[in-house]
Order: sequence, then C-alpha cells, then structure tokens
Amino acid sequence: MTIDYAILGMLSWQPLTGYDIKKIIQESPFLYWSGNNNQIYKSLVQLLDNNLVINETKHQEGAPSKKIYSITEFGIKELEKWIVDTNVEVPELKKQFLIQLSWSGRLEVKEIEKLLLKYETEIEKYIAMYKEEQKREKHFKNRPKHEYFIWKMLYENMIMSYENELKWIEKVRDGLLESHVKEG
Amino acid sequence: MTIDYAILGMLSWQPLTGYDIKKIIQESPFLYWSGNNNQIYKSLVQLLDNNLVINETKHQEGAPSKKIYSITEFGIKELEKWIVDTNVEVPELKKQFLIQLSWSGRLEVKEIEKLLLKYETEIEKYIAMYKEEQKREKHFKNRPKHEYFIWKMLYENMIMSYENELKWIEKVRDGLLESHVKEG
DNA sequence: TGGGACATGTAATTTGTTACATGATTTT
DNA sequence: AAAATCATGTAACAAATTACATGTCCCA
Repeated sequence: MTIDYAILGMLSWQPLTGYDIKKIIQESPFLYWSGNNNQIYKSLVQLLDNNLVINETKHQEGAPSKKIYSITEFGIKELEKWIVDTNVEVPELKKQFLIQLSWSGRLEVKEIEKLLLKYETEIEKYIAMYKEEQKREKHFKNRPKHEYFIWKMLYENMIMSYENELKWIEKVRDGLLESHVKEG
Repeated sequence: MTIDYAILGMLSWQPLTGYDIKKIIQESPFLYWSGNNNQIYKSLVQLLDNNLVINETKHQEGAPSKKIYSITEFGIKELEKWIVDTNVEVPELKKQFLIQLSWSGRLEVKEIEKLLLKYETEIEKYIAMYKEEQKREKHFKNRPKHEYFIWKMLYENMIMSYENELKWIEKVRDGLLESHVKEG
C-alpha cells in the first residue's frame, strides 16, 4: 500500500500539519513507516493535487509558520472506498531472526540459546514499550466508545504478536533441551 | 538486512544456481523477499567479488547452461560471524489491515465485521498453505536431527503468528458484539 | 500451438531510508 | 553553551518490485 491512505486517514480524524503526522507515525506501532519527511511532505502535495485534502498556512510569531491540512468531502469518500473495497492483505512478517537461526545448524546448542536469549530480551523491551503507549492512550483518548475500542485493539494486536514470539521462544528452548538430553 | 546473507546461508547448505535460490525464496514463508532476479543475480556477483562464494559453469545439452555457486571457507566464516555477532532485530510487522481498520470508526459495525471476515479467510488460506509446506518438508528432509528441529520451528513460527491473528480476530468480534449489545 | 519449467540477465520504476539545509524558541 | 522541539523541505542513496529480453525443451 501507499502511505497516502494512512495520512488521509489521520486527517479524517482531525486537521494536522506534516510535522504532526510525522510524530504520529513515529509513535505508532502499526503505522510501520519511519516517519521520514520525504515521504510525508511528498504525499501531502499529492493528496492536495488530487483534491483529497486542502491546506491553510498559519503564520506564527517566534516559530516557523505551518501548513494545516484538512480532509475534503471527496477525500472522505475516497478513504471510505479504500477501506471497504481494497482487498485485505495478509501481514508481511519480516523476521530477520528466523533467517539468522535457519543457518545456525553448524552452531553449538549453547550459541543458539544465546541467540534466543538476545531475541527474547529485545522482544520484551518492545512489549513493555507498546503496553506503555497503549496505557497512555495518546491518540485515542476522548474518542467515541466505538473508535476507542478499535484503537485499543490495534495496540493489542501488536502486543499479542510479540507475546506470541515469546511463546515460540519457549517452545524452541524446550525442543533444544529435549534433543540435547536424548543425544547426551 | 541484505539478502546477501540469506543467499550465503543457502549456499552453506549445498551448492545452488541462481534459479534454485529464486525458487527456494519463493517457496519459503520466512525468506520474505519476492525472489526477483534482479536482487539474486546481483547479490551473487557481489558475493563472488568478495570471495565468499565461487562458481562453476555447467553447459547442458538441450537446456540453458547454468552457474553453480558454492560457498568458500572464507564465506563460511563470514556467515558464522554474521549469525553470532549481528545484533538480533525485532520483527518488522507490516499489517496493512490494521491501518484499514484504524480509520473504520465512521463505518457501521456490519461493515467492520465484513472486513474481519475477509481478513480471517485470507489468514486461514495462508495457514493451510504453510502447514502443507511444513508437512512436505521440502527443504529440510534428510538433514541432521538438530537442523531438522530448527527448520520445523521456523515454519512453526510463521504458523503460530497467523494463528495468533485468528485469536485476535475473535477478540475483536467479541468486543464489537459487547459494545453493540450495550448500545442497543 | 500455447503454456510452463528451466536458466540468466537487464531496465524502469517504486518505495523507503538517512542525511542535509534552514531557523527560531525552549529546555537542560 | 549545547541539545531538543517545532516546522518545512530537498538530495542522495538503498532496497525491492514489475516488467522486459532471450532461448530450449516438454507436455497437454
């Protein structure tokens, strides 16, 4: 997909500047881009060209002036069409760790266990981070009950995914132990 | 990461042609690239330049001649170094569906349920596919017990990830139902 | 006779990242 | 005095995809 609809979606919620959008992307676990300027400002120009959004420049004293983008009626229709009509895609799961592990056949069990521990530590860090963000409710406070629930579930999805990874690590450990005992 | 180490890893297992590598990537759920020629053949040239692999051209009658790549001693050392020394990365989870759902606030519950059903159907297809592949044991038959277990677990990881997605869908459904009942 | 498997490669394009550039205000 | 926040934008590069190009054999 393109980042365009993600941005259009944010603007369907409330008017925002490019800088705001950047921060929302950087803070969100499921808006998976890095939040770099190049993508955001280019996308905004494109949305503007297609009449999906409008903008208003606000000059500020003692601060750089900003462009506040709002979604148009046409933009809302396009967004709704995209949400409903686009065929849903299964997640793309890029797990470098699995590739590392896949060629670890020549390694000793001890080394593999070390890798698993490193992985576990990293995953736990992320879970803690996302749980904290979910608790802060930054971008879904004061929203209608219905939307509130959905947003909560988006965080929940990411947390569950990483917790699932922890379960898998345990499974691998148990299996390694077993084959170790049998061989010993 | 670069695809280079993934390819080097495959070659640490057995000599392969570019075409072989392409097919392995396309069939594997955790080697997440598309398996396009551009990346593979370029990567092989680079590995060759760095003395990590060597190749041997085999002319065939009634078939295009092929280049069979093998890993060098130096390549094996580099691969092992990469596996052990590279800091493990948490998975990159790109779930377009979550972005679609995140702006579904203005949709009716019925529409959201339709989206969930579509998502569920797609996910189930993938699970079935991966389970089939795991059962076929195509790229890990006849391998030492130790390696066999690891390969099995790599498939297991992907299957668990998608099954986790199904669990999440149920959770969302229950929640939607609940808020629907409360509002009605 | 048309498509698929085998086999290697290139071209064009899209997508995404890091780094550069500017400049004022506020915080440490 | 240095670093972070606010604010917009561009340049250079890296990574990845789709499509193009060529050619044989085998199967339906």
